Amino acid sequence: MKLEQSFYCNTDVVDISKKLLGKVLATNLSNHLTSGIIVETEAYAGIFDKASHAFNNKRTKRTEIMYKNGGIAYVYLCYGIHNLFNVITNINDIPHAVLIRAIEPLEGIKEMCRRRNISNKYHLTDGPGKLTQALGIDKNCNGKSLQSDKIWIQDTGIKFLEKDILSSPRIGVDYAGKDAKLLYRFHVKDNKWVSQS
DNA sequence: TATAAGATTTACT
DNA sequence: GTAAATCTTATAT
Repeated sequence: MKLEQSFYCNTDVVDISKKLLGKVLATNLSNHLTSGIIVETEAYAGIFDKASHAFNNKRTKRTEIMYKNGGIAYVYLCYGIHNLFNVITNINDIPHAVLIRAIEPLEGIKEMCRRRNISNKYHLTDGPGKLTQALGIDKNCNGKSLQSDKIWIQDTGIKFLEKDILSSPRIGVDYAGKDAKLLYRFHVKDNKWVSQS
């Protein structure tokens, strides 16, 4: 069951970030189906969030994607090496996004290891740059609809208990001043696939 | 046109 | 624990 368009148009990006835990992110690229359970997310709350690319209503060629209607992928290159995958939420002109930071491998593990160039699945997808590499996500996916048959998110009925969902400050956004202290990171307690950093 | 910095990962000391 | 890798984007001259 793919998540419906209406799921992404929720106006509360923090709420969506929590609800995405336990959902399954899947890609079908270059004839290989790969997927994993989302276990770590971060919310980026638009123009009032200094850590967001869209802070202060900034519109550039890169951030234009974030202003579109919810339910599409926002992929961008970080540190010149890593593709980071975001889900755009909310309606037109409101640039909310959820960064997927970690997943637990589910299908296509062999292919994911090959893409990551490692032989065992240890640390296969426990970080935002790692999971995009494992799933084959690159900037070709930027702007793609999550209703497409190349990349999507589905509900397989997995539910984490409220008490097993922890919130904490976001990672790697120290430059954002007081906004760096917001509890906008959500992850599953005691799950070994949550990022280490 | 040029320069600086980054929502990270990996290898090395 | 520290540092290098590496390139796009944004902002400046």
